[in-house]
Parts: sequence; C-alpha cells; structure tokens
Amino acid sequence: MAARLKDVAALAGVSVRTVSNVVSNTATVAPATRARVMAAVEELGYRPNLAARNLRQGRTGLVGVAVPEIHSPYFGALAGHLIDAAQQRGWTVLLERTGGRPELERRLLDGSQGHQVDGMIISPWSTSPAELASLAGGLPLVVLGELEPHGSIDHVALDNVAAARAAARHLTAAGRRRIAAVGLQSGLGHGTAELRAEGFRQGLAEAGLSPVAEVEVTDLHRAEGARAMRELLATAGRPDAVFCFSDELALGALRAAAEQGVHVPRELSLMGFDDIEDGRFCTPSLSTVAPDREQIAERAVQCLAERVLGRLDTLPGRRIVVPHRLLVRESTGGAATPV
Amino acid sequence: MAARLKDVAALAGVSVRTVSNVVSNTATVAPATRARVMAAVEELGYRPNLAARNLRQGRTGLVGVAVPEIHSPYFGALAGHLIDAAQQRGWTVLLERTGGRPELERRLLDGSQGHQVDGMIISPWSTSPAELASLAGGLPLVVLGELEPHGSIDHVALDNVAAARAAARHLTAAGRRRIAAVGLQSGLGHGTAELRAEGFRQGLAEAGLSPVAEVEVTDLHRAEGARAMRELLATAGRPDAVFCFSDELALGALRAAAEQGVHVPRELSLMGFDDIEDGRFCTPSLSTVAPDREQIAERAVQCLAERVLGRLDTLPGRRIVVPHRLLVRESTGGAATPV
DNA sequence: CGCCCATATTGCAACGTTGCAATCAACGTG
DNA sequence: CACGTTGATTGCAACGTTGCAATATGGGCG
Repeated sequence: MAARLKDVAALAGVSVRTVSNVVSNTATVAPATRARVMAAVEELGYRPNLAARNLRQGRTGLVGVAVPEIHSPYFGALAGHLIDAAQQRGWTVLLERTGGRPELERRLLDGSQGHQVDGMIISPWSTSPAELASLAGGLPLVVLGELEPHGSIDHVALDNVAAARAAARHLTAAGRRRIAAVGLQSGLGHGTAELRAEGFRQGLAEAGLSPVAEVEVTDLHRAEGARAMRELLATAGRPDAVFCFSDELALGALRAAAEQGVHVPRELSLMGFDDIEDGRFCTPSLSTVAPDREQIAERAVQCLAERVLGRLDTLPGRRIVVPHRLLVRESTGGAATPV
Repeated sequence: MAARLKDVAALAGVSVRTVSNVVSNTATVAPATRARVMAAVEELGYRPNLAARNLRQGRTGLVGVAVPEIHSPYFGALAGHLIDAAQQRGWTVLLERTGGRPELERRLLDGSQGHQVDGMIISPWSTSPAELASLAGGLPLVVLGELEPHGSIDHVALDNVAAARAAARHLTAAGRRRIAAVGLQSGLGHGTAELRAEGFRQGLAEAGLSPVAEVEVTDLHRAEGARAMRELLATAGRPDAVFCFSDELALGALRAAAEQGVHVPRELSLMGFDDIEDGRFCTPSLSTVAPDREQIAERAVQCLAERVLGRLDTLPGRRIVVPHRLLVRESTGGAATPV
C-alpha cells in the first residue's frame, strides 16, 4: 500500500540507503541523483514511516503536555501556545489531562499511561516536585506553576507572590479596606494557591490591613467562585473588595454578586487572576493579573528541548520566572476597554 | 537502559516469545509461567516499546483530532470528550489545530504534517466534504459538523436547521418581531452557518416574519459578536431580538449591548448556540442551543473505531444526527438558573 | 503400552528505517 | 603515471516487537 524506501529506490535506480540520505539529509548526495530520487518520492507519494524511524533512532518526536484540564480557558490557551512552540521545533504535542487526579499524574510520568514521549511538560496539581522527580526517572521534565526547583527538573512560573501582592496593592490603593481572598486550597501539595495567599497578605500588610476573610475552594471553577461569594455576602462584615485566585472563580463571584444585587465595582471591587478572554468581555470587565502565557510556553519548550537534545541529566533544575502585568478594568473601577 | 522483552525473558527463564504472549495476551500461558513473567516484568519495570510494536503491527494507536482551535470553549470541551471516548478504546488522541486555515487542514489530511495516525476526526472549516475525501486517501475519517456525507466518510452533526428553527421559534413565541441573526459567513465552504441561517429563516417564516438583519462575521469570537451588535444597535430599525450562531458571538453581543445601555432581555432578547460554560455564569445568563457534546464525541470515536478495525473502506459514509436541547435562560426572559 | 490430541512454549523472520564502515569513482598533485 | 584525497554511493546489521508455524510436554483413551 504505502510506498517504502525500497520502492522509491527501485524506481529511482539507486540503493535504499541513498534514498534515505536524500529524504533525511544525512549525507552529501549528487544533485542529479537527488533530483531523480525526489522525483520518485513525488511520484509514489512516499512518506517516511515514523514508527520505523523512531524505533531506529530511539526518539519519538512526541512531547507530552499534561494539564489538569484542557477545556478551561486558561489551560486551553496555554496549551495552544505550547503546541505552537513545540511545532516550531519539529515536535508533536501529545496533550494529556490529569483532571488534578494524583494517580493520573503519576501514571503519565512513569510511562504506564499513554504513548512514549521524548519529554514532558506538566502543570502539576497534586504531586510535589520531589515526587515528580522520582517518578519521571530519566525522562526530561519541565514543570509549570511551581517555584521550588528540585533535582534536574526545570521550572517555569510566575512570581506568584509578587503578582498577588500587586493585586492586593491595587485594591488598597483604591481605598478599599475590607478585603477578602477566594481560592485557597488546603490539603494540596500544590503551591500556587499558598503563594498567592502569601503575596495577598503581604500586599494588605503594607497598607496596615489584614484579610477580612480567606475562603477555601475545592477547585478553581466558576461554581466555586459563586459559592464563595454568596458565603462572603451572607456574613455580617461584608467585604468591599475580593481577590479571586483565578478569573474563573472571579466570574462565578461576579455572577453571585449580580444575583444579590451587589454592584461591582461601586459596592464591591473584584479582581481575578489569569487574564482569560471571558474577563475582557463580561460586564463589568474583569481586572486581573495577566501572566505572559506565550513566554511561559516558549521558555518551557526551550528548556525541554535543551534537555532532550543535550542530555543535560546532570544540570541542576533551573527556575525561570516569567513576567506578569496588572490589568485594571471595570471591576475595580477602571475604564471600559474597547473590545 | 529501558528493559526489553529479551531482558525480561532472561530473568524469568523463558523465551522472548512467551514474554510477548504474556504482556500482550495473545496465547494461552500456564499460570505458573505467567506469574514468573509478571514478576520479572515488575522487577525490571518493563514497558513495551510502542515504536517497535507499531512498526510490527502497522498501527500507531494514535488518532488525530483536528479542530479549528482548542482554546475556544466549545472545541475545548468537545476535545475533552473526544479524548475520553478515544481513551476508553485504547487510543491516544493527537490534538491538532487547523486555525481554520485551508492549507493546514490539507496538510493534516494528506499526512505531510504531524505524526502518523490510524484515523482522523476533523471539524473542517474551509474544506469541502468532497475535497476531504480525496485528500484523506485511505485514511479512515470522521467529519464533525457537516451534514452531507460523501464517499466513505462518516459525518456526525446536529440537525443544525432544526436547532436554529427551534431558536427562532422561541424568540417569536415570546412575542419578538424584529429579529436579527449574527454569524453568517460568506465565501466559506463551511456549511454550518448556512444551515443555521436556513433554520433561522424557516422559524421566522412560520410566524409570518422575516429577518430584520443578517450580519456576517469573519470568525465566531466575542469581538466579532460585539462588533455585529454595535452595528445592529446603530441602525434605525433596532432589533428586539438577536440570534447569534455561537455563544461566543452572543457574549460579545451582550457586552456591546451593556455598553450601549440596552437592557437584556427587556429591550433585547438574545440567544446563542453551543452551550459553553460562560453562558451559564454571565449576567444575564445566556439562552442557547445545547448540542449533546458527549454524544457527538462518543459517536464520532465509535464510527472511527469501526472503520479502523473493520476496514470498511467500501461502506458508504454514514450520517449521524446527534440531539440538541433548547436552554431558556435569562437573556430571553427565562428564570435565573441556580449556578 | 502406544497413540493422538490439546495445551504450552519456542525459533525464525520480518516490519521500515538509519548508523557504521566499506567501496567505488573521479580528480588534483607530486 | 601512481598516489592520496575527497565525494558519492552502497551493504550489512540492528532497533524491539509480533505473526507464523513448528516443536515440546502432558494426559486421556483405545
């Protein structure tokens, strides 16, 4: 059915090896020969058999990207950028969802789940860096969203503490005094929430304030944000500003506020985190912290490439900090941005 | 480095072939032998080399899923379901984005882009069914979102005409008379928009009405919806209801309406299409047509499985219609649904 | 006790590719 | 004119797995 090197060789009147040299550019081939081979390739519609090539070379050309979920706006956008960055380097991305479940994260890393990959980019939820390192074995690994490097694993992340501090500062600078946070997650090895909480508290402390409430959530989705906001609005000492650790939480909170007739931003200032597209188009538009997703993706793939190609097993894990921006929109009293 | 069948065989004191029989369940193996082999597998941490297996069997275990974009809420959610459905059948999904670009759709299908796959599920944007068939060659193919089967390609889609008709009926039944549509796309082989427009017109006609406007868009994103709505609100004969062909368009339209101080649903009734999560949490919540995404994914993978495993090259293309539901929410005067 | 059958295990070859090293032709140089 | 050198091409083997067919083992039956 499908043409093989052998078939092309027969048609072009050269050896199999020469055809291989032409299609993979591995040796000098006389122009005339190359032309003849190319013509045969064209005529037969030859495509290299990747299974065979991979078997021979020991590399698959696949890189795994494991995120908690792909249908969430944040991870969906990030995954898109990762795919772009990988494609530029000739890799194909195998997108995996962990759903935040520890056993899935583990199975992906130890290779018992899914296909063989040359390396992996993971945004862990419930697995600690130390555990990641041991599970991955020799597999080149880049971790997103954690700050403590461990072993020979590279980390790419924001400075979550500074970012949350900036958000808190923005709220205090606008004169808010009764400020709450939504998005803490207890009992999770996942450090992001704690880092944001830490930065949040620092930012308030600078203005001589402390949080009026810190609401824990079980996930970062809208429904949890709505629940948290209802909880906050039901308490006696209602907050005048709320910082949600994700835009999705904030959108849920916004909805709950609207249901209770609480005007945002007049009565309540609201901030998110992530800069997802919905936040630009909802009413009021959502102030947020915007990570440079494109750069996260680019740097992550770059790190992975260096490890896969350079065999840097011994190089200690690097920590790469990607910049973020504070976006002030209507939900904290900013101007309507043209959409 | 990695353990091979040979290593396991040596450790267990059996032949390579027997180990293969154990790990792939291909022949009867004595319980005692099986146990010994399993122990050796465990001890060495053996994992089958998929490249070798694929080379030998001629199948890759990969199935391609090509969607215009993965970071859009609709396709993101659909992709998630497709991954689930494929995983249940032991397949790994290779997610590809076409970005709606014809040349990318083509390259994916003719195999010159990306990895080798056993089959492909594609949600085409700019390539016609006939073209798809010829490009795919012998590659088993399932097409999402088109209704005209062609060649030996299966199609899985909604009844877009009926769905749009139901949406239009809902608006006329609520007493709206000046109804516009947003989301037509001229010059695109893509049939979905035309089908929805057709259903929309039918629904209005049943009430003796015709559209007051039909606004074309260049894509289905929020920004285009906002632009279209501004355009509609600027005209003399302002509509009292708007049907957007996607929820994203509707969310942009909602934003634009809010900016212009037009109250939804009092002054303007608004409907979307797709049932993305944002529509449940925005204010007002968005009435929409909800395709059964899970079933779309399940049926698509099922069709593909039958073709890949059964070699049904000759079976003519099937047309599978998946049900949809009309969800009435606040944007057309429905009650606030608890979130 | 010998034969046959079912069950369990094995050896060989092949899937399509590329690394390695050898071969071959042609050319410029001493 | 012989020689070394470069450039072009080639044959062989191997990557790790499984299909095929053959062989060993044990048990039931005549």
